[in-house]
This record gives sequence, C-alpha cells and structure tokens, in this order.
Amino acid sequence: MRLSTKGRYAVTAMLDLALNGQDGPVTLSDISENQGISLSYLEQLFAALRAKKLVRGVRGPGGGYFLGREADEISIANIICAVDEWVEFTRCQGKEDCRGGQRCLTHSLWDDLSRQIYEFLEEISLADLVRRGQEADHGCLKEKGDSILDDIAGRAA
Amino acid sequence: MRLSTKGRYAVTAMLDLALNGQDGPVTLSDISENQGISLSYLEQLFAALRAKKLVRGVRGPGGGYFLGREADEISIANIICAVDEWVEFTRCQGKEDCRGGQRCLTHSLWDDLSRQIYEFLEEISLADLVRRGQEADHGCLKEKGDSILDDIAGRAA
DNA sequence: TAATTACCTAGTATTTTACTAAGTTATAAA
DNA sequence: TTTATAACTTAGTAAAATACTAGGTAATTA
Repeated sequence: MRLSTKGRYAVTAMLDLALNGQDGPVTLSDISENQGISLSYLEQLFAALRAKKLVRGVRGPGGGYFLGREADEISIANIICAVDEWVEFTRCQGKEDCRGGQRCLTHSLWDDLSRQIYEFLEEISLADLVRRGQEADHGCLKEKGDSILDDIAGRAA
Repeated sequence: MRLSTKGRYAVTAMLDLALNGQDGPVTLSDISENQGISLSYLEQLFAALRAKKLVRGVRGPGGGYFLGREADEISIANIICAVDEWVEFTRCQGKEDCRGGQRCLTHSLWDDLSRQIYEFLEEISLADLVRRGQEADHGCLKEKGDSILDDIAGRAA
C-alpha cells in the first residue's frame, strides 16, 4: 500500500466531487479553485480515475465530472490505488534462496501488513466521509480533538 | 499519514532487527545483505530511528543495533513517522475564507481519515508481527491467501 | 595498535510530484 | 452554424523525494 500526497489530492478531489456533484456535474476548474490544485494536475489525476471508472466526464458547456458510481461503492482504497497504482511488493517466490534466510519472512510480513492497511481503507467509503461531513458542523469551527470520524474509528478499536 | 517505500524499508529493517536481535546486536551490514538495502541508506534511516530512540547503537567490533525499547512498545506508526516525518496537513485555520467554502471541510475530512490510519497502525506493534512470523511456517512456503496476520485483521473487521 | 562498526557529511542519479503550455475534440447555447 | 465551454491529450519541466556512492571521524573490542 502506498499513501502519498498524490493520493491525498485524489481523495480530496473526489470528496469535493461527492459534496458538490448532487445537482449537476462539477468542473475541474471549480475543484482547482476550491482545493488549490492546479487544473492540469487534476486532469492528470482524473485521467487515472476515469480509467478506473471512478468518475465520468461530460464534455461541453455545463459539463464536468460525476462520480462513476454511487459514493457508497467507492472506497478510499479504490481512489488511492487508481492514482498511485498498487505496487505488488517484492515477494521472493522461490527465485532467491529463501529457506533459512530472513529476507523472505520480513517481506511476507510486510506484504501482510500492507494488505491489512488496504483492507482497512477498503472499508471506508466516500459516502462515509460525506455523511459525517454533513452531520458535523463546519470543519474549521470544531475543536481539533473532536473528530467527526470517531465512529469509524470504532471499527479499528 | 504518509506511507511510502521509505517507510516500508524502515519497517522491514526494524523487523529484521527484532527477528535477529535476540542474542546480540545486529549490524547494518547484515540488514543490508539480508534485505537488499544499501548500507548508506540504512545509516540514513537509522539516524532518524535513533533520533526517535527506536534503536540503540553499539560501536566497535561486535557492535550493531538493538531495539530502543521492547518490541511490544514499538508501533508501526512509530517507525513510519520516524523516517517519513509526519506532515501536518494544510488546515485552513481561519486564514482563508472558510465558512461556506468546501475547502476547509474536505481538508478536515482528510485530516480525520489520516488520523484514523495513524491510529490503526499505532495498534500494530513490531512484536505482533514477529510473534506471528515465528508461529507461522516460513513465509515463502505458505499459500498466498493464507495470511499469518488474519487475526490482526479481526481488529479492523 | 589494528580491525570493526557506528556515526556523519556531501554529492548525485533516478524517480516522483506538481505544474505550465499548447493543443484536440465534443457539446450546449448563441 | 458559429462560438464558447469544458473534457481530453501530449509534451516538457522545476522542485522535491528516493536511494545510493564516496569519503570521512569516533568509539570500542581483540
């Protein structure tokens, strides 16, 4: 699993889309202005998101982007994997000397951990985030410790 | 939260240390050879790990590295944050116009999600990984679906 | 004293990130 | 039918991160 600022941009943009795409498509220009991401970088990200059918583009005036499917059906893992493309980590599949060496063990331990992180993010949908954003007060007004995702946290606790 | 290949290297190296550091210190040369990471890059990573007291170095012949504290007391989050240093994400703290804009909401949603990932990785210790590695058969010999971390997965399910 | 290993600093090739620039295609509205 | 809009595409690039090489110094053991 890989989680970089690129993935963050993608999730942020998708969140913006989910929040504003209720009544009509959202343009990349809007997202660019809202989130402070360059238009061209967004286009690059959305090319990847479109390839994975996570968004659907509508051309022409009044056009823009829609979510490719319901917000419940889009996980955070989906989004991150679309732009950061999932790298299958080096698994020494019999190629290198393995029995007795620690290398393979640590690799497989990491792979398993990586899979756990993936499954964790797979469980959180865009709709989960949006729902809690709508329930809560406006983000900037709330206290730092007062997480609106605390109930999601319950899953991991 | 940030999760890059750099963090992966760090976790891998710490795992190696935990697995082999039972009877005496482990040299970076050993880890370098075991895990296929350059010695100098390991030194760079271990400088960061040492700064956070996650490892303890012993100089001279027969020297090497020990874990800085018990493997139960070292979380995966600890390790990743040591080398990838936690970036506090842009939170528009009253600076920009916030009420009414979506920007702040999506930012705080991301921040909350990021915190959830952190808390998830905070719950998994080095000892958890090592314990399961010792119980299981050698990594390369087991089937792909047969995760030795499935019980850890139970926390998130 | 010599070998070993941590520890430190500087430089660098490669890759990734995030962007600018300059287009083309499809579509809605004029 | 023209024009404006906005998706879509490609190429290039500055800056940062990644992972490494090289060449040291300092502490400790044999």
